Amino acid sequence: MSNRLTLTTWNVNSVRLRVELLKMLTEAPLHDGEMNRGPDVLCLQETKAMDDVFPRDAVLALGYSHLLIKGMKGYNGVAIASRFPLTPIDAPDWCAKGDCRHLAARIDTPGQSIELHNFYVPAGGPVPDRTKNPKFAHKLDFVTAMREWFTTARKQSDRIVLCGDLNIAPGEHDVWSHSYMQKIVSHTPIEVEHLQALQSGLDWTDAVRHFVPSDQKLFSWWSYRSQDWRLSNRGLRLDHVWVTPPLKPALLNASHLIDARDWTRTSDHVPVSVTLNL
DNA sequence: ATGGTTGCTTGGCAA
Repeated sequence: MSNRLTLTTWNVNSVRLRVELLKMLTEAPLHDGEMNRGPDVLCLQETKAMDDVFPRDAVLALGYSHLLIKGMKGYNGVAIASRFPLTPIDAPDWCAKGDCRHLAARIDTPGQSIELHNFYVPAGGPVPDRTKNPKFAHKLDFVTAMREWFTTARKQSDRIVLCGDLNIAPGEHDVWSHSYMQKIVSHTPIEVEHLQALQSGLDWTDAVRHFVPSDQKLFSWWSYRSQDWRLSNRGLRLDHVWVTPPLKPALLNASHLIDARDWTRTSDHVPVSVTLNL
């Protein structure tokens, strides 16, 4: 019991606007039928805050005494908040843009140490054609760079968690309509191929699909542009937690906190949590 | 086919 680690990834779409919701997240039951323990590690994306305006004190007050942040003005931005010690790990400047889309750290849990990578993959713009849309090219190149780095700088036998907003919904039931979404950025075949190449590189296990059958619809994002997100249910599973082979036997549970989509002034993404028995 | 909303900022992107 004492060696359980619960990790939550959440694209907050502005950390400064979600401080109260982070508190709600720490108090929410993350997995059905379990006592609430709250996340031990929080990986945030789209913090949209320079480091000097990041609400450090509020996050520390929630019990996360170890905090790594990497922000820029207006866009992007990632953070890792932890109850266990974090040691920053050097990583590439993906696509040489210096754009605050990735943080990596070693987490020293009471059980053992693991390596954590928190990513915010580019959304890719509206047109799924790399010759017409530089943002789409950037997205594909970013995922390719991830695959190349992990397959050269790391091994399948390393104990690694990769999580974040990968902005790709790979499976047929990771989207509300597989046929409609074929030509829509986030579910086009070339994006899915790129993500699958990344996933097969270190033989990553999708920790959520490890527990939820792949023929069951599961989403982590619903657009703000709908009257009733639950009724229309045009969702996508863009947020992921993956683990390398040594951590696969440690997988204990995984859940999406769908209720968070109804919280007052919430993000368009919901928190995704995975518990490991280390 | 288009528009729908939100956030960072106050005009127009980005998602």
